[in-house]
Amino acid sequence: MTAQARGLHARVLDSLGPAITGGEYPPGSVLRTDELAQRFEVSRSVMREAVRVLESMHLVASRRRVGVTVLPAEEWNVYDPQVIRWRLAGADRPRQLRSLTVLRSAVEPVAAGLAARHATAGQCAALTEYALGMVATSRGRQLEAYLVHDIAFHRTVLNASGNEMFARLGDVVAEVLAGRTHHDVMFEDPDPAAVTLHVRLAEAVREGDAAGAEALTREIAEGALRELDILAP
Amino acid sequence: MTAQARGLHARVLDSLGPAITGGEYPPGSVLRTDELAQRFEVSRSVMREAVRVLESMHLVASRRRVGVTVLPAEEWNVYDPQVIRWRLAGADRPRQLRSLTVLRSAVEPVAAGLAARHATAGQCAALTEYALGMVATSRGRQLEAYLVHDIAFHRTVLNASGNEMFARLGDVVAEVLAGRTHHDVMFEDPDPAAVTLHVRLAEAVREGDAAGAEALTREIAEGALRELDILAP
DNA sequence: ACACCTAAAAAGTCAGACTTTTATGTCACA
DNA sequence: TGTGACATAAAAGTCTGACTTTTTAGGTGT
Repeated sequence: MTAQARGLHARVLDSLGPAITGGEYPPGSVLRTDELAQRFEVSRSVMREAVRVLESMHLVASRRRVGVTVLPAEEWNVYDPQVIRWRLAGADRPRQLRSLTVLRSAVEPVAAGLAARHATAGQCAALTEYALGMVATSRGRQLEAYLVHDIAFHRTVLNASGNEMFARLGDVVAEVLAGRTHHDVMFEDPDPAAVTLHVRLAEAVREGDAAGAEALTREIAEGALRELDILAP
Repeated sequence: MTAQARGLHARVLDSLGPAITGGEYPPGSVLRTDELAQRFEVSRSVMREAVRVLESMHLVASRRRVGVTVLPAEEWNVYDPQVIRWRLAGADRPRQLRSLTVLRSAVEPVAAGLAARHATAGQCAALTEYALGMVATSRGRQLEAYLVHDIAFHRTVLNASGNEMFARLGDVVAEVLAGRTHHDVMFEDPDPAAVTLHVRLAEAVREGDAAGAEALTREIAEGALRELDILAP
């Protein structure tokens, strides 16, 4: 799954990135490039490239005569897919999953409304197909197969919105859905009501019913929030 | 304004980044590190660091024996503040401003609803202050002063939501508001209706009226969309 | 107590040599 | 004519060492 040989600097990042986002180095901690290079057994050049990447993510700031300072979490580029992955892999995964789900609940309804206006015939067909796939795999503990269709469905809606900012959240949504299936409470089959909502959403988009699509997505989102006890009952 | 001496690699990025996001190198274009280093008159080490950063933004991909390939726009990390700034400075600024405004219209209402539940007393006071500041500067062509309050207002709402993903959109909103004032049609004083909505929003948040805050923000967002002719009248 | 000056620490820069991967072209053989 | 193995070279990747620049901390002198 994870490519092994995509460069030394990337391997350093795989180790150092999660350590920082995981709070192993509290904000204000000072690292020195040379020391890090020794620790990871790479040359200074490689370590410098890794630090540059961390710097571009606003995880650290590098200053002369001081060193590489870890920045507080409020500074981090939390929309960077890499940072999201690191954080989801770390200890505060639950909190991260919550904030991302709230983001979804804001974005996806509007995206669905736009999709109803802009979706191509091909996208509509794809949506119907994925929705039917969800129906077919919604019973009998086929969670993995269900997840594939669920991800494809939501990704298609975001792409069909025609807004690139929405489209680029496809990966985030995929991570959230996968996280929910794999790590959180999901011992049982998906909620049949949610499955029905997806089928109806596919219909609404196909028929160009923007208001309906938005409302249905809002219902789906509320279900997701309720699962995480974010929404009051 | 723009720091001049924050490293050679940063200066290279200031030049190369906008060139790429501006479409000067179409997707698939191949650059060579050595050639770039010569062109910008820096050492290979410095150029390599710059390329690493571009790579982490998914603007380019570096492959052995091939070179540094410019990736298609769908791959770009469009949530990276740096990338956003580069694109807003470039030719497709209008398109960018539209997609960001649509994003705002999705996120801010939900953020405002959360802010009504979670805002601290200090944040409520700040909101009221900024809203009054907007009122005071809404007439007589004081656009710059108005903008400052407008930005502070929206940033405070996003922060008060208590969701870090929302909070981190403060910079984006600031860019959009500034862009609207500075480059787009804004010869006249702000819409009085919009100003009133902000005052009422501050009240709603203070009173913990989540539904009201959300609805008011939706109205504000609709105004912004209409300004860009995104919303049907 | 304050201003100024010096020294050192760490990042930043550069140049050159070497290694590794891999696209491509070539040549023999079927 | 096609195909597969092999050689070649191009470009990124890595390492090392020397040097420069900035900036902090500490000392010195009035």
